[in-house]
Amino acid sequence: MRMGRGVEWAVHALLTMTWLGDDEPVPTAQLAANYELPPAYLNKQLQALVRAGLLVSVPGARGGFRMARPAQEITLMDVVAAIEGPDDAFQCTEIRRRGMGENLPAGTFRAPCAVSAGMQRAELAWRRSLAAQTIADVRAEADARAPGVAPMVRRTYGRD
Amino acid sequence: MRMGRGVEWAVHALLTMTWLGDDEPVPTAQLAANYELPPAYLNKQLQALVRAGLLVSVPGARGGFRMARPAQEITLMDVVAAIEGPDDAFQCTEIRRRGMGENLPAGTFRAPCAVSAGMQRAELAWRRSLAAQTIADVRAEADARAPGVAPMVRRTYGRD
DNA sequence: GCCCGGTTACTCGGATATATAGTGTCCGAGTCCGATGGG
DNA sequence: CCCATCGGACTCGGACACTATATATCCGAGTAACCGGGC
Repeated sequence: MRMGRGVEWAVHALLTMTWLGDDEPVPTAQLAANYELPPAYLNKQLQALVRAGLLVSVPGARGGFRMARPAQEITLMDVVAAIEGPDDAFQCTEIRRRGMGENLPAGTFRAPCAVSAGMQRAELAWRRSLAAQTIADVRAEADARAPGVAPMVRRTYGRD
Repeated sequence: MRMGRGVEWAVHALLTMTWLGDDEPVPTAQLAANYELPPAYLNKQLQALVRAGLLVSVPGARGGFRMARPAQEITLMDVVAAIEGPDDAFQCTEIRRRGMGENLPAGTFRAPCAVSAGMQRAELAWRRSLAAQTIADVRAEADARAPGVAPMVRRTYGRD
């Protein structure tokens, strides 16, 4: 039950774009260099964000990635779903109906498995919490905790 | 972000023990046969439950596994933690402080990373939901959805 | 000075290897049950 | 008939392969910027 690192990278990439403020595209190479990450692999993760409609890719020289919509309209749930895929973590294989033969009347297991239901309730709580937090919220919290990052980022990326 | 199947197997195994009612140990082979699961691998998962203190193993002939405490004192959180381990799904690698040099004043990143905080909030909601559901709850829900399973299980396991 | 075409360098994008964790299997150590022989 | 002893079979337990996923890399296609020449 370990989440891929791509999620962390993706959120930080989105945060950086928010700090930059403008709509000029950011190349993967620059993000990877500043965060000390493997460039090609980071590129792969950002491609996933493009497929999910969170980023727009700009090809050619001075190209890169740009946010597809404002930060307050992108939730952590969107990012996780884009990177990790839409499947639930817990997957019910209906093992409950195996083994005990045909002795129970037909339709006994029509209702969903109680185990699966319990797990899905927990995952729903997780998803709700993720969906309630936007990138803008995360940025606000980060700014409150570590002030003065935004101008530094703009300088690091040569925007001023 | 896929959860191992061992969790599903473990919960169903605990459910079966609850249905059996008595404290006689259940051998892995019987559980595996009835659920059509690989016996040795199921045994491995049950061993994890023993290490976590949820089950007690009884060696020797007529041995097997027995619940270490009543079903209402075992939560889904306990089972997940026993199988999947105690680590958080999202692991912060503190990539925020890399790359932007030593230009920021020391102590800027003393507070925890905002990205990590957001993810942890979501995971906490997940854990709370899992901890709020006991095996007894799951059994009650399963009984309500598919009545008449308990006696059938007792018969299948030769307890009557 | 302005416009146009060719060249160049830079970017994304997907196909291809490697590392790691999950899945599955095997064999040995220990324990209890039952049969067996004696009292 | 009752009890001690021996043998056997069954169980868990951890060490050993195999497979799927995540991680990392490489190279090609495409595009925009830049430079040079012509008008």
